[in-house]
Amino acid sequence: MKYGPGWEPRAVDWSSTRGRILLSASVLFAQRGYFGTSTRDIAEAVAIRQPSLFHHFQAKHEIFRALVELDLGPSIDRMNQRLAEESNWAEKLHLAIAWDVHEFLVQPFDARGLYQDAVLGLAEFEAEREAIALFHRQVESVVDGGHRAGEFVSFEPSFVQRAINGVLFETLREQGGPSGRVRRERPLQAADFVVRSLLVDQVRLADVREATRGRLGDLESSTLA
Amino acid sequence: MKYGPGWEPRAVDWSSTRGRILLSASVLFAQRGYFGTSTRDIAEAVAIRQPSLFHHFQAKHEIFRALVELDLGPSIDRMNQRLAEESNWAEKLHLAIAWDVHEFLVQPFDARGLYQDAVLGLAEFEAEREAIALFHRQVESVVDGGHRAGEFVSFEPSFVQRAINGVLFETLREQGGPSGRVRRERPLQAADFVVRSLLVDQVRLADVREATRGRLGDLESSTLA
DNA sequence: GTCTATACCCAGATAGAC
DNA sequence: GTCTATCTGGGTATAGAC
Repeated sequence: MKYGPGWEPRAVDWSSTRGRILLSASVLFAQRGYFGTSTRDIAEAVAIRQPSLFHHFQAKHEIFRALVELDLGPSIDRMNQRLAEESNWAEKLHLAIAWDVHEFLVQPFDARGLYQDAVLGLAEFEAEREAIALFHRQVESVVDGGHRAGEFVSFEPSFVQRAINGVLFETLREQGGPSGRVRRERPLQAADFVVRSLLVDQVRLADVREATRGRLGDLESSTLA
Repeated sequence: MKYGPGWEPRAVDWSSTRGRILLSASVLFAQRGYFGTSTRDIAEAVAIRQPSLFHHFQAKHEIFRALVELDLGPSIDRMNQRLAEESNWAEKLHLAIAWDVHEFLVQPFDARGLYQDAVLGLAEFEAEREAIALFHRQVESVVDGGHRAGEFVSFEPSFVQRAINGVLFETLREQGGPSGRVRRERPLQAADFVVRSLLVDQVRLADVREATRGRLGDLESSTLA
């Protein structure tokens, strides 16, 4: 099964024609939407002729599918790591949110056009809908775990999962895309906003934030090394 | 200026052809998106021929525009009332969120397809983009007011406005449309989630919620009368 | 792997009869 | 106010040469 434990999309050479198609398409999907972007638009952005696209992807929807995999796969994988590692629930949730926002800010493509109900509702995207549902269940299980452990107040988990989704999406939507001005505080702010609302004892937020800051800091230094 | 103080869209007779076009279009826009919905689809849903649509609306985008007005106009108007009336900032924000969610749940059309960047980015929707920006400024001013008054913690107001937007959208997106099963708790839950995150003194949340519950309760009884 | 040429379909909108 | 007929443009995708 796709998007199973340990699964990762294969690496992309962003300078290859295939990689440049994915990059350009992601930007256009984010600006004008999937339906608002024609294969001619994508081809023009890559400076090839429109039929040449079909040498690299069997159909327009395969481009979209590849982008969803690249964005969602690692996110699901990270959440599996959060669920498996030893930490309290507030730390798991805080780090998961902050890391997702962080990853979005540093990845080369623009994921803002990928999660539209009207697009994902198409028959050919059933696998992607299921993957999204899986991610939602992961989030819900963290919220539920935190509640059972007495760390979180008793909001309805399915509602909280929605709210987290909303905060995540809007935080991402704000960005001008990967080329835009990066707001380095956003990962922690988004995580703070959600976790502060959930925590029974809000004094804990400062410690939880420091734990996340440490983990994300390690990440940045290892990437630079 | 459109969407100014006291402005309201004119009432719609939902049984007229024009009203039925708006209703059907809203449902289709929500399911398949603006670009994924053809004028033929809308006409079929209303059981008229496609060219007949153009007797009621000059163009496809005028249908969309009318729906945005119907959804956004009253929302902006309510926020002006919140800003003008005497109450503390937490009550203003809590009531505004709860009322918006409530209104969405009871209005006859489906507003979920209306706030898509790819659609609103079209040249013909400049007025709608400005109205949305106005609404965002209203929300931000409440957040900022609450912070200056010492009611809210010091999150960056522009970020909080985004987060609120996200929670609102996702709460609405969850619903199966006006025909779907209504979740009566959602208005208070959405408002609670946001205000709990912002409040310096979270003990106040219970009182704030009761104030909102009273105001929304009055609303329902007056509608039924 | 990229090209030209083109098939085929469906979109939004208009003309003009009834 | 609704209809039939039709215009015009643009969409995805394929065939086959280079």
